[in-house]
Amino acid sequence: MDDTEQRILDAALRVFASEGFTGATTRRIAEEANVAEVTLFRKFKSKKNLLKEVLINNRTVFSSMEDLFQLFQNEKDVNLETELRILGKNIAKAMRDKKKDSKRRMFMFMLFEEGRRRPEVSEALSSFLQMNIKPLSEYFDLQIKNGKMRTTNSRSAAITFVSYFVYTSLLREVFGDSFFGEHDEEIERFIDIFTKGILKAEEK
Amino acid sequence: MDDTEQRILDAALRVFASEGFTGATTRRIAEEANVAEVTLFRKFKSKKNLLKEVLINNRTVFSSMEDLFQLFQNEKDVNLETELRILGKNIAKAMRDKKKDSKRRMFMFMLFEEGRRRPEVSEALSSFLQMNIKPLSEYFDLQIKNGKMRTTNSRSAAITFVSYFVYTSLLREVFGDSFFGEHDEEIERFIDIFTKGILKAEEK
DNA sequence: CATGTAAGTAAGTAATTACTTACTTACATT
DNA sequence: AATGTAAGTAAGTAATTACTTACTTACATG
Repeated sequence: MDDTEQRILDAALRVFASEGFTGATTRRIAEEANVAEVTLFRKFKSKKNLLKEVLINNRTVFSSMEDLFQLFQNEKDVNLETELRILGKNIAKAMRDKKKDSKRRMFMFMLFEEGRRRPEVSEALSSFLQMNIKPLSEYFDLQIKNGKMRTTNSRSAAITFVSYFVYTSLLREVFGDSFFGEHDEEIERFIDIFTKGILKAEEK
Repeated sequence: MDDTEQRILDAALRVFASEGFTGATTRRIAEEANVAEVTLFRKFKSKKNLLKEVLINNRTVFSSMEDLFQLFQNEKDVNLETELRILGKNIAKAMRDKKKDSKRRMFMFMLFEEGRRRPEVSEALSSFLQMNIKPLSEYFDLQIKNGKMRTTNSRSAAITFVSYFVYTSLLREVFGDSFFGEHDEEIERFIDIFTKGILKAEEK
Protein backbone atom coordinates (compact mmCIF):
# COMPACT_ATOMS: atom_id res chain seq x y z
CA MET A 1 0.00 0.00 0.00
CA ASP A 2 1.22 3.41 -1.07
CA ASP A 3 2.18 5.84 1.67
CA THR A 4 0.37 8.76 0.06
CA GLU A 5 -2.74 6.70 -0.51
CA GLN A 6 -2.74 5.54 3.07
CA ARG A 7 -2.37 9.07 4.33
CA ILE A 8 -5.36 10.14 2.25
CA LEU A 9 -7.40 7.21 3.53
CA ASP A 10 -6.57 8.05 7.13
CA ALA A 11 -7.40 11.68 6.62
CA ALA A 12 -10.65 10.77 4.90
CA LEU A 13 -11.63 8.60 7.86
CA ARG A 14 -11.05 11.50 10.21
CA VAL A 15 -12.82 14.10 8.13
CA PHE A 16 -15.79 11.89 7.23
CA ALA A 17 -16.11 11.04 10.90
CA SER A 18 -16.16 14.63 12.07
CA GLU A 19 -18.07 16.27 9.21
CA GLY A 20 -20.20 13.49 7.82
CA PHE A 21 -20.03 12.42 4.20
CA THR A 22 -21.90 15.40 2.80
CA GLY A 23 -20.16 17.86 5.07
CA ALA A 24 -16.67 16.59 4.31
CA THR A 25 -14.96 18.43 1.47
CA THR A 26 -12.25 16.97 -0.69
CA ARG A 27 -10.21 20.08 0.01
CA ARG A 28 -10.29 19.46 3.76
CA ILE A 29 -9.35 15.83 3.31
CA ALA A 30 -6.43 16.72 1.07
CA GLU A 31 -5.28 19.34 3.55
CA GLU A 32 -5.46 16.84 6.40
CA ALA A 33 -3.45 14.37 4.38
CA ASN A 34 -0.90 16.99 3.31
CA VAL A 35 -1.39 16.32 -0.37
CA ALA A 36 -2.67 18.42 -3.22
CA GLU A 37 -6.36 18.03 -3.84
CA VAL A 38 -5.69 16.85 -7.34
CA THR A 39 -3.67 13.91 -6.02
CA LEU A 40 -6.72 12.75 -4.16
CA PHE A 41 -8.70 12.63 -7.39
CA ARG A 42 -5.91 10.98 -9.31
CA LYS A 43 -5.76 8.20 -6.75
CA PHE A 44 -9.39 7.77 -5.90
CA LYS A 45 -11.33 9.18 -8.84
CA SER A 46 -14.28 10.53 -6.83
CA LYS A 47 -15.43 11.33 -3.33
CA LYS A 48 -17.91 8.44 -3.43
CA ASN A 49 -15.20 6.05 -4.41
CA LEU A 50 -12.96 7.37 -1.67
CA LEU A 51 -15.58 6.48 0.91
CA LYS A 52 -15.78 3.00 -0.53
CA GLU A 53 -12.01 2.62 -0.30
CA VAL A 54 -11.96 3.86 3.28
CA LEU A 55 -14.49 1.20 4.10
CA ILE A 56 -12.42 -1.53 2.49
CA ASN A 57 -9.26 -0.21 4.08
CA ASN A 58 -10.71 -0.33 7.56
CA ARG A 59 -12.70 -3.52 7.33
CA THR A 60 -10.24 -5.58 9.33
CA VAL A 61 -9.32 -2.85 11.75
CA PHE A 62 -12.92 -2.41 12.74
CA SER A 63 -13.19 -5.89 14.11
CA SER A 64 -11.69 -4.86 17.42
CA MET A 65 -14.32 -6.81 19.32
CA GLU A 66 -12.89 -10.01 17.97
CA ASP A 67 -9.50 -9.29 19.51
CA LEU A 68 -11.03 -8.69 22.89
CA PHE A 69 -12.45 -12.18 22.88
CA GLN A 70 -9.16 -13.87 22.36
CA LEU A 71 -8.42 -12.97 25.96
CA PHE A 72 -10.92 -15.58 27.09
CA GLN A 73 -10.21 -18.42 24.74
CA ASN A 74 -8.03 -20.21 27.23
CA GLU A 75 -9.26 -19.35 30.68
CA LYS A 76 -12.07 -21.75 31.43
CA ASP A 77 -12.78 -21.73 35.09
CA VAL A 78 -13.49 -18.07 35.55
CA ASN A 79 -16.87 -16.88 36.69
CA LEU A 80 -19.04 -15.68 33.78
CA GLU A 81 -20.06 -12.50 35.52
CA THR A 82 -16.44 -11.63 36.23
CA GLU A 83 -15.52 -12.38 32.67
CA LEU A 84 -18.20 -10.08 31.30
CA ARG A 85 -17.21 -7.41 33.76
CA ILE A 86 -13.66 -7.59 32.47
CA LEU A 87 -14.84 -7.57 28.88
CA GLY A 88 -17.03 -4.56 29.49
CA LYS A 89 -14.24 -2.63 31.15
CA ASN A 90 -11.87 -3.52 28.36
CA ILE A 91 -14.30 -2.14 25.82
CA ALA A 92 -14.71 1.01 27.86
CA LYS A 93 -10.97 1.31 28.29
CA ALA A 94 -10.36 0.89 24.58
CA MET A 95 -12.88 3.62 23.95
CA ARG A 96 -11.33 5.96 26.45
CA ASP A 97 -7.70 5.44 25.62
CA LYS A 98 -7.43 5.38 21.89
CA LYS A 99 -8.31 8.54 20.13
CA LYS A 100 -8.29 6.60 16.92
CA ASP A 101 -11.20 4.59 18.23
CA SER A 102 -13.23 7.69 18.77
CA LYS A 103 -12.76 8.56 15.13
CA ARG A 104 -13.72 5.08 14.07
CA ARG A 105 -16.78 5.15 16.23
CA MET A 106 -17.87 8.44 14.78
CA PHE A 107 -17.14 7.19 11.32
CA MET A 108 -19.38 4.24 12.00
CA PHE A 109 -21.99 6.58 13.25
CA MET A 110 -21.80 8.53 10.03
CA LEU A 111 -22.26 5.27 8.17
CA PHE A 112 -25.60 4.80 9.90
CA GLU A 113 -26.72 8.12 8.51
CA GLU A 114 -25.28 7.53 5.08
CA GLY A 115 -26.41 3.93 5.00
CA ARG A 116 -30.01 4.99 4.77
CA ARG A 117 -29.30 6.50 1.38
CA ARG A 118 -26.59 4.31 -0.08
CA PRO A 119 -27.01 0.52 -0.13
CA GLU A 120 -23.27 -0.21 -0.48
CA VAL A 121 -22.68 1.69 2.72
CA SER A 122 -25.39 -0.07 4.67
CA GLU A 123 -24.06 -3.36 3.40
CA ALA A 124 -20.58 -2.62 4.67
CA LEU A 125 -22.04 -1.49 7.96
CA SER A 126 -24.15 -4.59 8.29
CA SER A 127 -21.21 -6.93 7.85
CA PHE A 128 -19.26 -4.95 10.40
CA LEU A 129 -22.03 -5.20 12.95
CA GLN A 130 -22.33 -8.92 12.36
CA MET A 131 -18.63 -9.12 13.04
CA ASN A 132 -19.26 -7.75 16.52
CA ILE A 133 -22.38 -9.69 17.30
CA LYS A 134 -21.27 -13.05 15.97
CA PRO A 135 -18.28 -13.78 18.23
CA LEU A 136 -20.25 -12.56 21.19
CA SER A 137 -23.19 -14.85 20.57
CA GLU A 138 -20.82 -17.75 19.91
CA TYR A 139 -19.27 -17.01 23.26
CA PHE A 140 -22.69 -17.10 24.87
CA ASP A 141 -23.52 -20.37 23.16
CA LEU A 142 -20.39 -21.84 24.67
CA GLN A 143 -21.34 -20.60 28.10
CA ILE A 144 -24.77 -22.16 27.77
CA LYS A 145 -23.18 -25.46 26.77
CA ASN A 146 -20.87 -25.25 29.77
CA GLY A 147 -23.88 -24.76 32.00
CA LYS A 148 -22.77 -21.37 33.20
CA MET A 149 -25.55 -19.49 31.50
CA ARG A 150 -29.24 -20.24 31.36
CA THR A 151 -30.81 -21.10 28.05
CA THR A 152 -31.62 -17.87 26.24
CA ASN A 153 -31.34 -16.83 22.65
CA SER A 154 -27.63 -16.07 22.42
CA ARG A 155 -28.05 -13.57 19.62
CA SER A 156 -30.60 -11.58 21.63
CA ALA A 157 -28.21 -11.57 24.54
CA ALA A 158 -25.41 -10.34 22.30
CA ILE A 159 -27.60 -7.58 20.87
CA THR A 160 -28.64 -6.49 24.35
CA PHE A 161 -25.00 -6.38 25.39
CA VAL A 162 -23.83 -4.50 22.31
CA SER A 163 -26.79 -2.08 22.44
CA TYR A 164 -25.69 -0.80 25.77
CA PHE A 165 -22.12 -0.13 24.74
CA VAL A 166 -22.93 1.42 21.39
CA TYR A 167 -25.61 3.65 22.83
CA THR A 168 -23.67 4.86 25.84
CA SER A 169 -20.49 5.49 23.90
CA LEU A 170 -22.57 7.50 21.47
CA LEU A 171 -23.96 9.57 24.32
CA ARG A 172 -20.51 10.08 25.79
CA GLU A 173 -19.30 11.24 22.41
CA VAL A 174 -22.03 13.83 22.05
CA PHE A 175 -22.35 15.02 25.62
CA GLY A 176 -18.96 14.30 27.01
CA ASP A 177 -18.85 12.56 30.37
CA SER A 178 -21.43 14.88 31.86
CA PHE A 179 -24.33 12.62 30.98
CA PHE A 180 -23.07 9.71 33.04
CA GLY A 181 -20.92 9.27 36.05
CA GLU A 182 -17.73 7.29 36.30
CA HIS A 183 -17.23 4.88 33.44
CA ASP A 184 -16.36 1.74 35.36
CA GLU A 185 -19.08 2.10 37.97
CA GLU A 186 -21.69 2.55 35.28
CA ILE A 187 -20.49 -0.61 33.58
CA GLU A 188 -20.52 -2.54 36.87
CA ARG A 189 -24.16 -1.63 37.25
CA PHE A 190 -24.99 -2.68 33.71
CA ILE A 191 -23.25 -6.04 34.08
CA ASP A 192 -25.09 -6.56 37.34
CA ILE A 193 -28.42 -6.06 35.60
CA PHE A 194 -27.41 -8.01 32.53
CA THR A 195 -26.33 -11.04 34.51
CA LYS A 196 -28.83 -11.08 37.33
CA GLY A 197 -31.84 -9.27 35.92
CA ILE A 198 -33.89 -6.70 37.71
CA LEU A 199 -36.50 -8.88 39.37
CA LYS A 200 -36.48 -9.84 43.01
CA ALA A 201 -35.63 -13.46 43.57
CA GLU A 202 -39.09 -14.45 44.77
CA GLU A 203 -40.77 -12.83 41.76
CA LYS A 204 -39.13 -15.14 39.27
CA MET B 1 -49.42 29.28 15.04
CA ASP B 2 -49.51 30.21 11.38
CA ASP B 3 -50.57 27.52 8.92
CA THR B 4 -47.77 28.31 6.49
CA GLU B 5 -45.18 28.38 9.23
CA GLN B 6 -46.35 25.03 10.53
CA ARG B 7 -46.21 23.51 7.08
CA ILE B 8 -42.63 24.70 6.70
CA LEU B 9 -41.70 23.31 10.11
CA ASP B 10 -43.21 19.93 9.27
CA ALA B 11 -41.47 19.82 5.93
CA ALA B 12 -38.19 20.82 7.54
CA LEU B 13 -38.51 17.98 10.03
CA ARG B 14 -39.00 15.52 7.20
CA VAL B 15 -36.20 16.83 5.02
CA PHE B 16 -33.70 17.25 7.86
CA ALA B 17 -34.53 13.70 8.93
CA SER B 18 -33.95 12.18 5.53
CA GLU B 19 -31.06 14.31 4.28
CA GLY B 20 -29.33 15.47 7.45
CA PHE B 21 -28.82 19.12 8.27
CA THR B 22 -26.03 19.72 5.79
CA GLY B 23 -27.66 17.65 3.08
CA ALA B 24 -31.05 19.35 3.39
CA THR B 25 -31.51 22.29 1.04
CA THR B 26 -33.83 25.17 1.67
CA ARG B 27 -35.22 24.63 -1.82
CA ARG B 28 -36.23 21.05 -1.02
CA ILE B 29 -37.83 22.11 2.24
CA ALA B 30 -39.80 24.87 0.54
CA GLU B 31 -40.91 22.46 -2.16
CA GLU B 32 -42.04 19.93 0.44
CA ALA B 33 -43.99 22.62 2.23
CA ASN B 34 -45.50 23.97 -0.97
CA VAL B 35 -44.27 27.48 -0.39
CA ALA B 36 -41.87 29.71 -2.25
CA GLU B 37 -38.32 29.48 -0.98
CA VAL B 38 -38.34 33.17 -0.19
CA THR B 39 -41.24 32.67 2.20
CA LEU B 40 -39.12 30.28 4.21
CA PHE B 41 -36.47 32.97 4.64
CA ARG B 42 -39.00 35.64 5.44
CA LYS B 43 -40.43 33.52 8.22
CA PHE B 44 -37.31 31.90 9.59
CA LYS B 45 -34.42 34.12 8.55
CA SER B 46 -31.85 31.35 8.09
CA LYS B 47 -31.47 27.61 7.78
CA LYS B 48 -29.79 27.43 11.18
CA ASN B 49 -32.64 29.28 12.79
CA LEU B 50 -35.13 27.01 11.07
CA LEU B 51 -33.52 24.00 12.74
CA LYS B 52 -33.79 25.73 16.07
CA GLU B 53 -37.48 26.43 15.51
CA VAL B 54 -38.14 22.85 14.47
CA LEU B 55 -36.58 21.76 17.72
CA ILE B 56 -38.75 24.10 19.75
CA ASN B 57 -41.82 23.16 17.78
CA ASN B 58 -41.37 19.46 18.43
CA ARG B 59 -40.17 19.57 22.00
CA THR B 60 -43.45 18.42 23.48
CA VAL B 61 -44.30 16.00 20.72
CA PHE B 62 -41.08 14.15 21.24
CA SER B 63 -41.96 13.13 24.73
CA SER B 64 -43.93 10.13 23.53
CA MET B 65 -42.39 7.90 26.17
CA GLU B 66 -44.14 9.87 28.86
CA ASP B 67 -47.56 9.09 27.39
CA LEU B 68 -46.83 5.40 27.34
CA PHE B 69 -46.29 5.44 31.06
CA GLN B 70 -49.64 6.88 31.87
CA LEU B 71 -51.04 3.49 30.99
CA PHE B 72 -49.55 2.08 34.15
CA GLN B 73 -50.27 4.82 36.63
CA ASN B 74 -53.38 3.10 37.94
CA GLU B 75 -52.86 -0.61 37.57
CA LYS B 76 -50.97 -1.70 40.64
CA ASP B 77 -51.18 -5.41 40.99
CA VAL B 78 -49.81 -6.42 37.65
CA ASN B 79 -46.63 -8.42 37.40
CA LEU B 80 -43.61 -6.23 36.64
CA GLU B 81 -42.35 -8.48 33.90
CA THR B 82 -45.73 -8.44 32.20
CA GLU B 83 -45.88 -4.71 32.51
CA LEU B 84 -42.49 -4.24 30.88
CA ARG B 85 -43.41 -6.67 28.16
CA ILE B 86 -46.49 -4.59 27.39
CA LEU B 87 -44.46 -1.39 27.49
CA GLY B 88 -41.86 -2.82 25.15
CA LYS B 89 -44.45 -3.97 22.69
CA ASN B 90 -46.19 -0.63 22.81
CA ILE B 91 -42.96 1.11 21.96
CA ALA B 92 -42.36 -1.32 19.13
CA LYS B 93 -45.92 -0.89 17.91
CA ALA B 94 -45.66 2.88 17.99
CA MET B 95 -42.51 2.63 15.94
CA ARG B 96 -44.04 0.32 13.41
CA ASP B 97 -47.39 2.00 12.96
CA LYS B 98 -46.74 5.67 12.77
CA LYS B 99 -44.76 6.85 9.84
CA LYS B 100 -44.42 10.16 11.58
CA ASP B 101 -42.47 8.43 14.31
CA SER B 102 -39.99 7.11 11.84
CA LYS B 103 -39.31 10.65 10.71
CA ARG B 104 -38.94 11.84 14.27
CA ARG B 105 -36.58 9.03 15.07
CA MET B 106 -34.45 9.83 12.08
CA PHE B 107 -34.55 13.48 12.94
CA MET B 108 -33.30 12.62 16.40
CA PHE B 109 -30.61 10.55 14.84
CA MET B 110 -29.54 13.49 12.75
CA LEU B 111 -29.38 15.53 15.93
CA PHE B 112 -26.78 13.15 17.30
CA GLU B 113 -24.60 13.89 14.31
CA GLU B 114 -25.24 17.59 14.35
CA GLY B 115 -24.99 17.80 18.12
CA ARG B 116 -21.30 17.04 17.97
CA ARG B 117 -20.76 20.33 16.18
CA ARG B 118 -23.45 22.61 17.54
CA PRO B 119 -23.93 22.98 21.30
CA GLU B 120 -27.51 24.26 21.07
CA VAL B 121 -28.44 21.09 19.24
CA SER B 122 -26.78 18.78 21.71
CA GLU B 123 -28.47 20.68 24.50
CA ALA B 124 -31.89 20.16 22.99
CA LEU B 125 -31.07 16.53 22.40
CA SER B 126 -29.91 16.06 25.95
CA SER B 127 -33.09 17.39 27.45
CA PHE B 128 -35.10 15.16 25.15
CA LEU B 129 -33.18 12.09 26.22
CA GLN B 130 -33.62 13.01 29.87
CA MET B 131 -37.32 13.19 29.16
CA ASN B 132 -37.27 9.54 28.17
CA ILE B 133 -34.97 8.28 30.86
CA LYS B 134 -36.44 10.18 33.78
CA PRO B 135 -39.98 8.76 33.84
CA LEU B 136 -38.60 5.30 33.29
CA SER B 137 -36.20 5.49 36.21
CA GLU B 138 -38.92 6.98 38.39
CA TYR B 139 -41.07 4.02 37.45
CA PHE B 140 -38.26 1.69 38.47
CA ASP B 141 -37.82 3.51 41.76
CA LEU B 142 -41.47 2.93 42.46
CA GLN B 143 -41.15 -0.75 41.67
CA ILE B 144 -38.19 -1.04 44.01
CA LYS B 145 -40.21 0.65 46.76
CA ASN B 146 -43.10 -1.74 46.14
CA GLY B 147 -40.70 -4.63 46.52
CA LYS B 148 -41.25 -5.93 43.02
CA MET B 149 -37.78 -5.11 41.82
CA ARG B 150 -34.46 -5.73 43.47
CA THR B 151 -32.34 -2.80 44.53
CA THR B 152 -30.40 -1.60 41.52
CA ASN B 153 -29.51 1.83 40.26
CA SER B 154 -32.78 2.81 38.60
CA ARG B 155 -31.10 5.13 36.14
CA SER B 156 -28.75 2.41 34.96
CA ALA B 157 -31.74 0.14 34.51
CA ALA B 158 -33.51 2.81 32.50
CA ILE B 159 -30.48 3.40 30.30
CA THR B 160 -30.12 -0.32 29.68
CA PHE B 161 -33.77 -0.50 28.72
CA VAL B 162 -33.66 2.54 26.46
CA SER B 163 -30.36 1.48 24.86
CA TYR B 164 -31.93 -1.64 23.52
CA PHE B 165 -34.88 0.11 21.93
CA VAL B 166 -32.92 3.00 20.47
CA TYR B 167 -30.25 0.75 19.04
CA THR B 168 -32.55 -1.84 17.54
CA SER B 169 -34.91 0.69 16.05
CA LEU B 170 -31.89 2.35 14.49
CA LEU B 171 -30.82 -0.94 12.98
CA ARG B 172 -34.30 -1.63 11.70
CA GLU B 173 -34.34 1.78 10.10
CA VAL B 174 -31.08 1.23 8.26
CA PHE B 175 -31.41 -2.43 7.36
CA GLY B 176 -35.12 -2.94 7.27
CA ASP B 177 -36.46 -5.95 9.11
CA SER B 178 -33.86 -8.24 7.60
CA PHE B 179 -31.43 -7.82 10.45
CA PHE B 180 -33.82 -9.21 13.06
CA GLY B 181 -36.67 -11.59 13.10
CA GLU B 182 -40.19 -10.89 14.23
CA HIS B 183 -40.50 -7.72 16.26
CA ASP B 184 -42.52 -9.04 19.21
CA GLU B 185 -40.53 -12.22 19.65
CA GLU B 186 -37.30 -10.28 19.73
CA ILE B 187 -38.73 -8.02 22.41
CA GLU B 188 -39.96 -10.98 24.46
CA ARG B 189 -36.42 -12.29 24.50
CA PHE B 190 -35.00 -8.95 25.55
CA ILE B 191 -37.49 -8.54 28.38
CA ASP B 192 -36.72 -12.06 29.51
CA ILE B 193 -33.02 -11.20 29.77
CA PHE B 194 -33.66 -7.79 31.25
CA THR B 195 -35.87 -9.11 34.01
CA LYS B 196 -34.22 -12.43 34.82
CA GLY B 197 -30.62 -11.94 33.75
CA ILE B 198 -28.56 -14.45 31.86
CA LEU B 199 -27.02 -16.41 34.71
CA LYS B 200 -28.17 -19.82 35.82
CA ALA B 201 -29.93 -19.78 39.16
CA GLU B 202 -27.19 -21.61 41.02
CA GLU B 203 -24.50 -19.26 39.71
CA LYS B 204 -25.95 -16.22 41.42
C1' DC C 1 21.86 11.21 -19.92
C1' DA C 2 17.13 9.92 -20.91
C1' DT C 3 12.80 8.48 -19.58
C1' DG C 4 9.01 7.34 -16.55
C1' DT C 5 6.51 8.15 -12.46
C1' DA C 6 4.49 10.44 -8.55
C1' DA C 7 3.64 14.51 -6.92
C1' DG C 8 2.61 19.69 -7.00
C1' DT C 9 0.82 24.39 -8.91
C1' DA C 10 -2.48 27.11 -10.92
C1' DA C 11 -6.39 28.18 -13.17
C1' DG C 12 -10.84 27.19 -14.34
C1' DT C 13 -15.69 24.97 -15.12
C1' DA C 14 -20.24 23.93 -14.16
C1' DA C 15 -23.34 23.16 -10.70
C1' DT C 16 -25.28 24.05 -6.36
C1' DT C 17 -26.53 26.72 -2.41
C1' DA C 18 -27.87 30.04 1.22
C1' DC C 19 -29.73 34.14 0.99
C1' DT C 20 -31.27 38.96 -1.17
C1' DT C 21 -33.75 42.40 -3.80
C1' DA C 22 -37.41 44.31 -6.37
C1' DC C 23 -41.62 43.86 -7.89
C1' DT C 24 -46.43 41.63 -8.30
C1' DT C 25 -50.81 39.29 -6.93
C1' DA C 26 -54.55 38.11 -3.86
C1' DC C 27 -57.14 38.88 -0.17
C1' DA C 28 -58.92 40.99 4.14
C1' DT C 29 -59.87 45.04 7.00
C1' DT C 30 -60.99 49.74 7.64
C1' DA D 1 -62.00 52.77 -2.51
C1' DA D 2 -57.71 52.66 0.09
C1' DT D 3 -54.43 50.29 2.69
C1' DG D 4 -51.97 46.55 4.89
C1' DT D 5 -50.54 41.89 4.89
C1' DA D 6 -49.09 37.41 3.40
C1' DA D 7 -47.81 35.17 -0.22
C1' DG D 8 -45.59 34.43 -5.00
C1' DT D 9 -42.32 35.31 -9.18
C1' DA D 10 -38.08 36.19 -11.09
C1' DA D 11 -33.60 37.34 -11.25
C1' DG D 12 -29.37 37.58 -9.22
C1' DT D 13 -25.12 37.44 -5.92
C1' DA D 14 -21.32 35.55 -3.72
C1' DA D 15 -19.48 31.58 -2.04
C1' DT D 16 -18.55 26.82 -2.20
C1' DT D 17 -17.73 22.43 -4.24
C1' DA D 18 -16.62 18.25 -6.93
C1' DC D 19 -13.85 17.59 -10.43
C1' DT D 20 -10.74 18.77 -14.78
C1' DT D 21 -6.95 20.35 -17.62
C1' DA D 22 -2.43 21.78 -18.68
C1' DC D 23 1.80 22.37 -17.26
C1' DT D 24 5.91 21.90 -13.93
C1' DT D 25 9.12 19.83 -10.48
C1' DA D 26 11.61 16.11 -8.18
C1' DC D 27 13.29 11.87 -8.11
C1' DA D 28 14.41 7.08 -9.28
C1' DT D 29 15.71 3.60 -12.57
C1' DG D 30 17.67 1.74 -16.72
